[in-house]
Amino acid sequence: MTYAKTAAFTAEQQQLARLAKALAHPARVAIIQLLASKHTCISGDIAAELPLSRTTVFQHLQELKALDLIRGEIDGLTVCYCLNTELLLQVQQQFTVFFAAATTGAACGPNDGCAC
Amino acid sequence: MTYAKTAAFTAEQQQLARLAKALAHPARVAIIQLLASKHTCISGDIAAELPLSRTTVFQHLQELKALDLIRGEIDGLTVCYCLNTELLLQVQQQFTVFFAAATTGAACGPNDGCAC
DNA sequence: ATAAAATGTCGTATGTTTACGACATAGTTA
DNA sequence: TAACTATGTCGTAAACATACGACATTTTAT
Repeated sequence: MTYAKTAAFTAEQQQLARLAKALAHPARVAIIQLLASKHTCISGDIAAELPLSRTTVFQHLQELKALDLIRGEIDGLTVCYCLNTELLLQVQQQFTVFFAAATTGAACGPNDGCAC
Repeated sequence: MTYAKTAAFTAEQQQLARLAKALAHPARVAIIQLLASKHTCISGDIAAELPLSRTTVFQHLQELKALDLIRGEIDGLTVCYCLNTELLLQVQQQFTVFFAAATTGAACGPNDGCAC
């Protein structure tokens, strides 16, 4: 029982953490950028453009896929991985809301009896 | 050598991943929200409001502090943890840029020879 | 049918994160 | 000074993430 006491946090906190985790590795950031830069993508090509083995890239792709951030449609012998743009917009919205709340109202000043 | 082949990615990808990682645990999201909701905060109080031990909360605080997202000023016997609002605004900006790039230009259509 | 190519799965080694109790340190007050 | 309180540090166990080679599967072409 020494891990993931996530149950005690709010659903929003858990979801934001989950989404942030998806972006918490440079390879996954790179994959999303790569998919955004092209209109169509193949798994093999992705591995070719990253400094990682095909297996590892596949693993990262699966993680993004598990959150539905990307989708892979089988097209004969190859697979077309695409961004889920609608979901990405929703995720962007969630981050926006979080940062908006985090950056307003904070700034503890000298009249708070606080040193910073 | 079986970890963190980060060196091969761009500085932007690495930094975004690093920042995303900071938000990749509900406890850290909760800490930031808590600090934003109050104007002044004490480490002990934070642990009291989270379903985690004081040690574990302290560990999460250290992680946020390592990225300078929060700051802790010693004030006598207690410590005042505060958000680094300026940095948070910069981080927000980085996420905004990333999502803007990710959500535009993608959407591989039927004329791309792609099934999705 | 068979070979080649593309993608997916498994096993596994190693590094990292999370969580917490126990102890150490420092500042406050009686 | 001595007890008390608030933080910080250490060690450690267990879960999770990362990376990759080797093998399996599936699809296309010959």
